[in-house]
Amino acid sequence: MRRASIKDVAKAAGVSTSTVSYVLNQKSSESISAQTTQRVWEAVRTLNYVPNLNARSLTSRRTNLIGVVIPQTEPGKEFMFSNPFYGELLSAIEYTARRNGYHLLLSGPEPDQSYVGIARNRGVDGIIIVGSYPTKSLSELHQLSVPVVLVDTYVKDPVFHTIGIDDRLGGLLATRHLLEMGHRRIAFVSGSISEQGVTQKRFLGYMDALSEFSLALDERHLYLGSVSFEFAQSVAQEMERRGNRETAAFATADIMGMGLIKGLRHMNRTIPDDLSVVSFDDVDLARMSDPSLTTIHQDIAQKGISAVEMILAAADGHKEKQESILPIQLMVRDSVRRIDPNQESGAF
Amino acid sequence: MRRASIKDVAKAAGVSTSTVSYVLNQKSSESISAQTTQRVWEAVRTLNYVPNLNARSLTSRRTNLIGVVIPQTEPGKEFMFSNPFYGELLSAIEYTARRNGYHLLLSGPEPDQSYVGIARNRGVDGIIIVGSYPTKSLSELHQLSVPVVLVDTYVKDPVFHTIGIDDRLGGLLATRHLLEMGHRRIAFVSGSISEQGVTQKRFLGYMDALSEFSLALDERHLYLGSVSFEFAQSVAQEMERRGNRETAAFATADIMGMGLIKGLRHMNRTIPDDLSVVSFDDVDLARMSDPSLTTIHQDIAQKGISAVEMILAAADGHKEKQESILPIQLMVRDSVRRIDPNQESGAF
DNA sequence: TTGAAAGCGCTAACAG
DNA sequence: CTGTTAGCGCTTTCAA
Repeated sequence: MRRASIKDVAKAAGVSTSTVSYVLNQKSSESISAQTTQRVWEAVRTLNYVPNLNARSLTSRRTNLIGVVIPQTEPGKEFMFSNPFYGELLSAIEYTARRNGYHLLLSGPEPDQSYVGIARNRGVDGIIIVGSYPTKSLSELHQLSVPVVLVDTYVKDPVFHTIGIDDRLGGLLATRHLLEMGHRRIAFVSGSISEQGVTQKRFLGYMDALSEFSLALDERHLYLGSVSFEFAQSVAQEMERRGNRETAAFATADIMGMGLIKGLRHMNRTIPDDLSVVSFDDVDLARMSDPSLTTIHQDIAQKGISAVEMILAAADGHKEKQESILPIQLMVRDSVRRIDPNQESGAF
Repeated sequence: MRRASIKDVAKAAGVSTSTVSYVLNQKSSESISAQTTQRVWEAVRTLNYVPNLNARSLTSRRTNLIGVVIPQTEPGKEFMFSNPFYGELLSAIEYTARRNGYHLLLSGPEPDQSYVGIARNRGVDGIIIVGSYPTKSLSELHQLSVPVVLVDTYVKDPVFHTIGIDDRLGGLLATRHLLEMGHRRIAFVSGSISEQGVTQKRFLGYMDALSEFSLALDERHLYLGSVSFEFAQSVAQEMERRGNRETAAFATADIMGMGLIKGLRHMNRTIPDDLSVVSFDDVDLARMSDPSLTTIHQDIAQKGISAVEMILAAADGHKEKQESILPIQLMVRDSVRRIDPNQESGAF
């Protein structure tokens, strides 16, 4: 038995399809008699009718679909996210979208980094892009005449809406905290520093803090790789190999902080006694970790909520570029200890 | 400037729309001259044409859309998943779907637990449902004539495809390991035991293991709440309160194992010295945890891959019910220690 | 207050 | 080998 269509409803109610359409969409411009309305709803009920949104979008030119692009955490990895940050963010996006009558079309980036095809194929009403991508693939998005919200990237663009945090400030807060706690040799552990990504800003913040304490950047303290637990774990050995005797580390993601701690533990180091660690994000994990992580807290859920709201606003005709910088704060937990700045000892 | 439609392409190429359609869909039944084909592709390129999948689905009756329903981890929680298990699973689903030309329509369950509306609205080609839901809302899915894959649930149904693991065996392996390591008073820490959920099976496995060692179930060792880090953390105190002097615990999810460990640490207990812990899932976190978790490994990515493959097979006309039970194994890591079964001491 | 009719972008007989 | 035509399910002028 085929799905009931609007025609079936019209027939059952003894009216025309347009009348059914009016009733369904509560068009105030057309006024339908209470009686007719009644009969239509009855038919809808008995036929168990559900409108076909694809057909609707053909005429109405809106799909009530929001495209979401989540990055692969690591270039080589097949799957999108091992970083729970994305799960938390996605949850918030999904929930907010659904509450507003939108559905989510989820996608990882195509191998060629182009999402434009999918978006055009499906005629999404808006796109939320998480993370940073090659400028080229972003510029393709201009072809689409749909609102685009960029989450956590620093591309300069006159039309894309953006939402993020002050990553540089975050880097500053994190590093300053370590400095205030007496640390002077501070490792910077992160994924690679890309032009428009958040890492670069966090790195600038790291340097800002050093400046505040009249310290020069020492490149030997930089440990750059990928944003993954595994890489961070390996950094522990690298720290020993280099012999820089760091007493603290700023890891630019909680999972990296955790990886680092795990790596150190394997070498029989204790946290925070042998090395203090500050990380970034404050995913649920940060609290779960042991010791719980001192980290830069950002409101991940709010990021998702705002992203959706920006799409909605734009869809409602709000044409100006929207920008939002969410607040962050240092969460002091258990992974940092105070030391005497003059002491010469370090874990390595 | 409006998006180019098939008509524009036809005009530009000097052919009819059907010819364009044939070329686009590589219909082997219709043979188009090389020359025409050439001209069509040229027009497609210059006009930057992308077919409208919504319109296509109107006639072709397939949307190349797979609906995915991910549960809210906790009833009260607004957002879907704090358990990274879902992130890992979703990643695999998304990747596999995309490789096969399908896109994902993501949704949490509606407040009324009904997903049927969305699925019908959008005309998805298949649905993947993760976790267990009220039988009632599942039975509504029968109305849809699309393949449904149920992941991790034990509802008996003649048409829904299922994929899962032998949770009972998992419970057995976990608990047996603890018994073999000399433990006798073993806490069972889990979310509530629901009829068709995985927890119940894991619980049965727990009892199976006790039987193997001729031990009776002692209900005082049961700690039931929600599948969350927080609840598990609180169990630590509850264990002390009850004073059962357990020497080990079987937690039915890694995040619970981690929560429990964290809770115990807060009470200055050491893992595994004061309490041995075995958990379940082997999410990335399990390795990241410290001590790393001895846990029941399941291939989360494969679960997602298989789920999508089942949909594809069904869409290709494979009508029989498909069932898949993926292998599991005990991963021995660092959260369990061997004790003398006769010793009377315990953490509490 | 309602209906007829055209059309959204695409596919698929069928005819030539 | 290619075009005509009808129609998928819905919305929306326009006319009655």
